[in-house]
Amino acid sequence: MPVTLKELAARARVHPSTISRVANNDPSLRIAPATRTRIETLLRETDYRPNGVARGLKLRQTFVLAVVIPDVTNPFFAALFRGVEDGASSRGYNVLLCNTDGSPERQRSHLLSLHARRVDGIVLASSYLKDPTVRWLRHQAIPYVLVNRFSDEAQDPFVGSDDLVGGRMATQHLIQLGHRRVGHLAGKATVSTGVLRRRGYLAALADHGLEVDSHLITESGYTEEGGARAAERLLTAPNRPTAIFAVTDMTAVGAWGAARRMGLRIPEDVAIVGYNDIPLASRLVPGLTTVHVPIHEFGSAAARLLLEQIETGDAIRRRVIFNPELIVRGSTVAGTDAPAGLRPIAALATE
Amino acid sequence: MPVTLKELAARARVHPSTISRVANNDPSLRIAPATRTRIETLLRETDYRPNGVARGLKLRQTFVLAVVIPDVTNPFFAALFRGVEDGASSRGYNVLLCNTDGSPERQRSHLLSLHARRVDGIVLASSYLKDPTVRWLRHQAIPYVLVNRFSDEAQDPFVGSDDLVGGRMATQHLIQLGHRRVGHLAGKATVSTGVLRRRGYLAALADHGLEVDSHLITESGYTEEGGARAAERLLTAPNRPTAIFAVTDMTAVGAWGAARRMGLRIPEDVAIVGYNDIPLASRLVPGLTTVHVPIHEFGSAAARLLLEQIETGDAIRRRVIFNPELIVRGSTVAGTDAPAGLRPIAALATE
DNA sequence: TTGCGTTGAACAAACGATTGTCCTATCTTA
DNA sequence: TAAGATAGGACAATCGTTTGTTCAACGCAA
Repeated sequence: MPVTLKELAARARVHPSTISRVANNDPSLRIAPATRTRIETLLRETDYRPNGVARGLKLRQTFVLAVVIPDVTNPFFAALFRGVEDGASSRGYNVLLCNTDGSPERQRSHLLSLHARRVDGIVLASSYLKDPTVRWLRHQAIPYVLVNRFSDEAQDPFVGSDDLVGGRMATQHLIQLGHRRVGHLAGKATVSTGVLRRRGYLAALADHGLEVDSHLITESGYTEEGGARAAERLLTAPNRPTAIFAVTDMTAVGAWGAARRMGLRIPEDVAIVGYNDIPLASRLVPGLTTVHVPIHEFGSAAARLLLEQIETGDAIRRRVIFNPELIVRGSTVAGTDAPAGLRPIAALATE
Repeated sequence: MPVTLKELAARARVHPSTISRVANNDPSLRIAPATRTRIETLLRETDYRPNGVARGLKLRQTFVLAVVIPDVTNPFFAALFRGVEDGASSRGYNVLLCNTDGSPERQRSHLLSLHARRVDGIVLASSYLKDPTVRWLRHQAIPYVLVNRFSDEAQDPFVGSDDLVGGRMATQHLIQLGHRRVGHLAGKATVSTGVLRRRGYLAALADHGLEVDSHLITESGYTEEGGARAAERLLTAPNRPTAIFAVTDMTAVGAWGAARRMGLRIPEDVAIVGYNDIPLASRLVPGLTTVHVPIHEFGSAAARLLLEQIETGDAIRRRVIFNPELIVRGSTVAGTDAPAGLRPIAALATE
């Protein structure tokens, strides 16, 4: 068992509170230099560290944050988590990671658990539109930030990108390349990113006077497999699209695989655009054209927003919106991939 | 502020301990049925949940585990984490995630912090050989499990695979394909996986009466970039290898990229074998031949070992060793990749 | 009516730390 | 020398639960 204040007090023949004050360098403490050094050496010898649980109870602060995401196995969320941890660990916080696998039920039970644990703040990246769990969260006295997806327009502290602009940008790129039949692998109608990116897609069509063909839009969900199936539906249809805008990179990767399996050349037979710019996007051959968003910054910005709320003690409704940016690669324009010698290498991947 | 026992006690006109006993369904409690239902409805109405921090202090158990890894952005560790969480969350545990970026200093400070927080157990997947932090850990009264890498032979609870056998298997495969000059991108001499896989490589050479050429072995570390640089060194040398065994898949991916940039065909000009079988390995074209280990099971087995120690209350020195398995793909044998229509699709990747 | 067994809860002591307040020597100053 | 100031810590309450022990009131039998 680790040493406690009481034990140290007994050994130093002083009151526990004195030890605590020395350990915490309490400026209000007046103490004889001799006593101080005696206590300090004792602290050092025993390698004393205050019990974080007791400390958390007394201070009403646990120095623990939590990140709730669908699945850390998805590179997008892994990078997001790193952003949060990098922003928080230097300030003495540890971070819990909760995977929901997209289940509202699991999300709910995780949040209840985190609340009971009195974590100091929650980063929620798995929320749905009009999410009841988010509503519940608003009434709890616990700082939180929604990331990437929001639940109700402009209600909650939020970090993300402008998905409408991004979706428009991606679609416009395809249209400007001459494509007239542009398909869309749509996200769910219950998720903000799905709705907005689809709206961006429609806006781009309208911008260029193209008619909406509902057969060109199909829901793919957010999984690679969903993307593959949806792409197969689109590409085997009578009047198939010559280009596809997928709601996320993972979905695009699914489409990418489906196209290859069907013997279609990318980008000659079908062009593909994704969203998020995960590392995998640049590793495919041809590279995946995609809408870049600063994933790591999503996380660190969320951490900042959380810490600000924790430190000031009141809820901040600020929204941080990053501008999405189109990255053109070989999946839409042949020969665009960086020349061999200069091909960027994803950095820092240990073991 | 969430409701406390004391407040509920005031409202129900009973003692806090009575509320606690009702909430916890204490069998030793004798109580009038009327009082019980009165309290139960109160609990339901207020949605009472005991303060986890106070509970942790009293029970000396926090129901928090921690996973310490180099970098969750690496698919290997992301999958490992999922294994741990899947094994632990159903039992009421939450899991902290700590990234060390391979820095012993960060690892040490994370462990000190986790110890102060009184987490119930630690999964450590970033340890070094003769790691001082692991030595420290042995003297603390906190359950821990080393995963994938060990620190000192057979000293600690451990989950991993037989890296010597795996390394031998990978190298033997190349030799049996007819390669006589087989290079090795070696891990660090300070990490067990690095040492053992290299030893496996040497053993396979010896098995087949091949001489060791020290120019064919070069340290790559565990990053993709390290793998690329190391592969370039090997492949530009006068008497270059016709095959390469890389210590991990990420390293192999680096080599894979380097070979492509140099205009070498895989596997005709250079064959490549990796280790771990991360999802990316099967997504490359050609697919990466690799040594499969059950990453997710590493995590869930580690969680089981931890929970067992926590529940029984004493340290278990058990070691769980999985058998590695060779997965042959196109990076060593042309045409081995699954036929188009049957190509497996990595499942479940949300957003 | 006295005594005893039950019932139904109340009491109180932890778990370790933090922090505002109080107390007792020792010193200073008039 | 008496009074006030100051230095150096001790005291004690508190954070919210859990749990072994105690206790009052009631019912029942002798």
